[in-house]
Amino acid sequence: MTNKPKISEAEWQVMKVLWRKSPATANEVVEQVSDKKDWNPKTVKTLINRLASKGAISFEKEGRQYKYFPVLSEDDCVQAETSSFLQRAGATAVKPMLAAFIEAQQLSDDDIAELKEILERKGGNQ
Amino acid sequence: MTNKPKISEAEWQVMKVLWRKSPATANEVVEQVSDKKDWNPKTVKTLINRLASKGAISFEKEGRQYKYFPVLSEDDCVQAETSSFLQRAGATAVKPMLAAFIEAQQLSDDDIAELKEILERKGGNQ
DNA sequence: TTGTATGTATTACAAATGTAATACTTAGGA
DNA sequence: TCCTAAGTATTACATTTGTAATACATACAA
Repeated sequence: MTNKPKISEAEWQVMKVLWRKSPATANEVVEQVSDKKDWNPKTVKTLINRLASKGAISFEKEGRQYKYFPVLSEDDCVQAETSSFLQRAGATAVKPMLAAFIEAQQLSDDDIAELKEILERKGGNQ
Repeated sequence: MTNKPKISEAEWQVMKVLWRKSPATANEVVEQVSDKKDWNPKTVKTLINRLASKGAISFEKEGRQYKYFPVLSEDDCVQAETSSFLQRAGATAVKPMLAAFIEAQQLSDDDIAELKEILERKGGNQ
């Protein structure tokens, strides 16, 4: 029902920070983001505001600071990206995509085991 | 070397048509796209032109028609999307993403076998 | 030879995005 | 009490994207 807003590439960085630790002040977010991206603090503030307008995050006033926290979960957003990708690329692309994923990431043995299990299950009921 | 241009969501539709069958005239592309999307022919022409400017596709004149064909391969583009996603979401999201992929798609037994093999190989040299 | 139908190329315009700068507000120090 | 530093809010502006409309070129029919 509540339509999921689309999170842009830059906005994802902010979401990632808040998923890791929230609530957080704007300055905390700015600081965390700066580990990864060389963005002006003002830029990060803009992203925070846009996310708030979109309803992807929210905040509580606390004195003159705001404490921000995510409204959308990481899984929500991953799901949204996934289905957006599937709509773009269609079924044909799934295998190369999975392969690319596996190549790009150094997946741990545990990860691999888990994925195999998922495939196993999926293979089973077919 | 040649920087891969970014293909937008709408442009993907055109690429998909050309990956399926090329070369193709603009009108053929328009027709194929119209199976999936209810877009004005002019819109599709615009997308074709943008893709050509970006260097994602190219064409050969043939009389007053142009025959379009892809320059970027489907794998190129899938790769690009994949790594763009990985940069957004980071490592944490890979598993839920893979799971979502597998759930969303009715993968065939062959597909699953192939994916397991990919995982197998990856597990082996680790 | 000339008009027209059919292609391509150029232009349009709003919304989203990247990337900030400037303006406004107010809690707390002087 | 009044100024100012530190927050937040508003405004800015170029690109990209979605979505077309309009203009231009030319092969062929008349």
